[in-house]
Amino acid sequence: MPDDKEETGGRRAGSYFIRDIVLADIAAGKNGGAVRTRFPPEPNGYAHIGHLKALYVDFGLAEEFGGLCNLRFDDTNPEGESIEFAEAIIDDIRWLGFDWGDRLFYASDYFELFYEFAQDLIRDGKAYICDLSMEETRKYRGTLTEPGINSPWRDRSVEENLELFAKMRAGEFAEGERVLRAKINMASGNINMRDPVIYRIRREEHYRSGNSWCIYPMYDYQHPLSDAIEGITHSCCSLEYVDHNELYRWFIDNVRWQRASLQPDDPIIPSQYEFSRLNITYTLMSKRKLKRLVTEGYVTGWDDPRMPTIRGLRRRGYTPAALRDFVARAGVARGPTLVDVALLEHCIREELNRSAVRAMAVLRPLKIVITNYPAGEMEWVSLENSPEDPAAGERLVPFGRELFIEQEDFMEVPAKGFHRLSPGGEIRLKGAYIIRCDEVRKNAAGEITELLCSYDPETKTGGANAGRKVRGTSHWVEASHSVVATVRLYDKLFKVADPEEGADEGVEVVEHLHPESLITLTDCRVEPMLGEAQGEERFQFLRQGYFYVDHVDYLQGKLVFNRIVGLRDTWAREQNR
RNA sequence: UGGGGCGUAGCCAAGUCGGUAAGGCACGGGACUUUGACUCCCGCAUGCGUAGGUUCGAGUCCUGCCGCCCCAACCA
Repeated sequence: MPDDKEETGGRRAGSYFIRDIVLADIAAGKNGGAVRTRFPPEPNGYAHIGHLKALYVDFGLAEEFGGLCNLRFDDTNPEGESIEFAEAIIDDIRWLGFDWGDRLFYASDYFELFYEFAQDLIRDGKAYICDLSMEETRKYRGTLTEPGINSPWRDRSVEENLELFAKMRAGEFAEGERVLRAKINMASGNINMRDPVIYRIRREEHYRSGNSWCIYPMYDYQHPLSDAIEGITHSCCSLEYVDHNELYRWFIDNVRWQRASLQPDDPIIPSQYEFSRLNITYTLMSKRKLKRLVTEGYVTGWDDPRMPTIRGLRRRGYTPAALRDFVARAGVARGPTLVDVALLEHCIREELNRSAVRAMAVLRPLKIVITNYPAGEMEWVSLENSPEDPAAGERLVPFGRELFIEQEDFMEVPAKGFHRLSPGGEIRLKGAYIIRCDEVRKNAAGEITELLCSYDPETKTGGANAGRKVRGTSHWVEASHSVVATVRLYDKLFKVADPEEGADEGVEVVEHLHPESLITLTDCRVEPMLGEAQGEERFQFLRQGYFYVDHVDYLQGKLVFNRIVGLRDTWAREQNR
């Protein structure tokens, strides 16, 4: 058992109630002390950050306790499922770093078994073919406060049920004409127990089984049995399935699935545990609503760096480690959660502060001329690649007479508390010299075109007067060696913490879109080293934030830096107060 | 007029047999700083939805209220 978790108040960080249950089960020798979990996505869409919590729980428990976690596609409804989605999900989970070995399963591979189990249920008098229409079924089901009443078809003979079920499979009935139902209790307070449908007729091609089936098992029936077949000990899912737990147990207890178990003589008895889903401020989790953003062009695709999809986060520049760290820190519990997106941002900053190479990039260039620097001369100054990691070494950066600094690092009339350049004022250019602004040049429109400055040769970093203090330090890029680059500044996709706010009153999520969630700057000037950047590399642009070389654009021969997240900025925060 | 789940700081979240409220994020203050970053220090619930009760002692036990979420697909 790993012991690398931090001790906090006598408990390990990363501890949560399901983990405690697993711990207790192992101690009690339940299911032979085995830990087997499964991650069961339906291949009808892309994985998003909400799925990460289940991934963390399912794979995390298996990893921690020396167990196994299967990847199983819950593909028992042909509508909307596709191999493309399955492959995308596989790709995303793999990128996140989870490993299911050779245990990639599909519930659709168990169709024949499910069918046989259902025949057993019929023989045992625990399931029947019901001829009620969908509307009639709804009426018979009762309401939240009134019990349901038995279907008139509830007491068909075993023989008739078997025959009808065979005909259903053979395609002799139309969609909706008949269903197979479990015979449980129409008066149960739990509506899931009121003779739930377990097979329906669906004449749609399945992406894996093609047209070999026209009847498909329902989730409530299929899921516990898939778990049983695979010997899953702890079947974890989100809170909306709490009410299904009773049904889950019913199928485990009433279906004769043991013969299909991995260990028929000593079968593992699966149990379901529920935890609350992950919600994040300023983040939309609804698959349906995210789809609208894509199809109506509000974002560029499922991998738009503003999307909460795994591929979106990946293209934004998030790392698997930061994402996993985030879910672990957000915790696993049963209360409704709305985690502050600031926690996610903290996680990626923390990792990248440790690992990212620093670089200088001027996003909105303002030209300056060092009038007392000899024309035609150049020098190369040394800059550390990372103050957090001396082993990352240093690099040489060109310095000369003409440079670019950030427009916002100059104020003609400095605001109170402004630490950077203003007429007559001084700043240090990071790793180089202290300069003073002598003159502001403007065009006919009164716009600042360039600054004439002078430098103090004695103040070079490492030089005689390097210790001289000035109010501020700025990043800069030498003009003639600078590389023109495109930078995408991403911000929150929505301007309200809850994108679904007002949905009940008919407010559309698109009304909450943040108008400046993307600002593209095409005339940035970056230091030479960044011109050689490779796809998927991450850098800290000094004083700006963390940036990722967009791998999609890179493969198309374009160098684009996506801002993953800005640096903390207490100056900006004070300004906004 | 049912069943189920949940209420601990702005946001997550620990709280074992009742023993006197962990931690993280955010926020505020300070130190340091050739990144207004990072790091470090300090602060941040006499209070655990609420009202009672039991007890020497209650977030933990009991009772009554209040609030939020989920369930009436032949979706998962």
